[in-house]
Amino acid sequence: MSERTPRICCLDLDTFFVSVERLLDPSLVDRPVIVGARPGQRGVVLAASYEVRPMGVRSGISIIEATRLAPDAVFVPPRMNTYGGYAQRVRAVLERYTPCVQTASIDEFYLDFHGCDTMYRRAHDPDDDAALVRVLHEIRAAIRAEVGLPASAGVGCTRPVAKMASGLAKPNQIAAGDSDRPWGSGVVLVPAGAERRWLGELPLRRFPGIGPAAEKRLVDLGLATIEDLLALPPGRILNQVRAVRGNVERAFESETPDLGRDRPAFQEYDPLGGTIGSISNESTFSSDLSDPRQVEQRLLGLVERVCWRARKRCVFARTVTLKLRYGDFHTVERSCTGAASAEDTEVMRRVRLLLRRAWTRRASVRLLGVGLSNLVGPPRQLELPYDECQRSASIAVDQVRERFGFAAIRRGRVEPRR
DNA sequence: TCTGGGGTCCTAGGACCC
DNA sequence: TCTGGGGTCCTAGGACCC
Repeated sequence: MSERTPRICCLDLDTFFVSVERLLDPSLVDRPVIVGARPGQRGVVLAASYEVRPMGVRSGISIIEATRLAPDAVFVPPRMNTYGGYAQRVRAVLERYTPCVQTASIDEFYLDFHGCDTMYRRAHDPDDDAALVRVLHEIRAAIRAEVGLPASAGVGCTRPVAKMASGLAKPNQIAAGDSDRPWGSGVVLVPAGAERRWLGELPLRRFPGIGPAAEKRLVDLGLATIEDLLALPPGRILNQVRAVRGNVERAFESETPDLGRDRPAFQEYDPLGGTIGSISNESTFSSDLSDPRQVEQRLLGLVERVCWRARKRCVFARTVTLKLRYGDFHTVERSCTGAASAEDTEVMRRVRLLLRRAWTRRASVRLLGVGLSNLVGPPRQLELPYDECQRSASIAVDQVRERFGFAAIRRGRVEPRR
């Protein structure tokens, strides 16, 4: 008998940025709210309240489009430095219910309830699945009461199923399938073995990992739903769909969820904040740049920022990447690998070399980005690739920023043109 | 005035070594 | 001189996620 039991939970916060803005400014409650760039600026919608969704406003569309679709909405600029604190408070609530909590993004957490059945079982619960659903409603209520935020939860045997279920648990779900399914109720648990029946009718795009490109390939083959993909006769399974079909099969039918793709992430989770793979900053300009001195100046600002972030986390980058997007959206990246560094002058030196390889077209620049990857711990004293003067200067700068913030002290700029 | 910013993961090809 | 294969590292680009 297999141990296939729905005990993986995906909990996410409903319209997270909008909900936090409403906590900070209660006059926004019940009004149509769009968090993102200001109208007229270059930028996109980061979060849209349920009031504007029926008008076609979704995260990702341009602000220009959003203003056209919902001219009466309140446009709120994002406060990115504020949201993280709320997510941490939510996490603290979750950790009271299971030690196995993974932060997947700023508004999304995975919880593992394997082994918790006896703890949560109550006399009046019909079965252990029902007990878990009850506990998740308690968790939502606790988050609402203590942090002030609405949340939804999905449960399944695997992470992709849990994620799809949490989407179906959200408010305003269009009723689909049997009426006895708990769509929109705040918590959806997909029973073991019911995956295909409950989720098969969903459009392909709802499966995590199927994005615009994969969707197009599948639609071109005449497929529309997840069931269509699973029902493909063996002879029709082409190479281009084999991988994604395998992902769906594993998510729906995996007999060994404990050894599946979803488990290692929990085990690897580091309570001290996890490992970081890369640090990057990029910026789209209000108008495209063509003056090389301006480009250099912007790059210096980005280098300062990423290096500061790296030093704060005590990591040093072996690989530096420059990203450049032209006005026509053509984008190139150039990278180089060498001795580990997080020193502004050294990283900027490499970025200048990369710029020569990247900026080859005689065209203006829409976006610049600087990334650090291949991160390692502090270099040994003998291996220091930069001179002591630069290093002590950085330490002094970082101390000032520790007290007064990043913008309190900046590097001298390329002399502005008269 | 269509198309942000922060990430992760995968692939494919070339260099280089054994 | 030719023929291989495996492994690792690096680079560039693409897909995807929120």
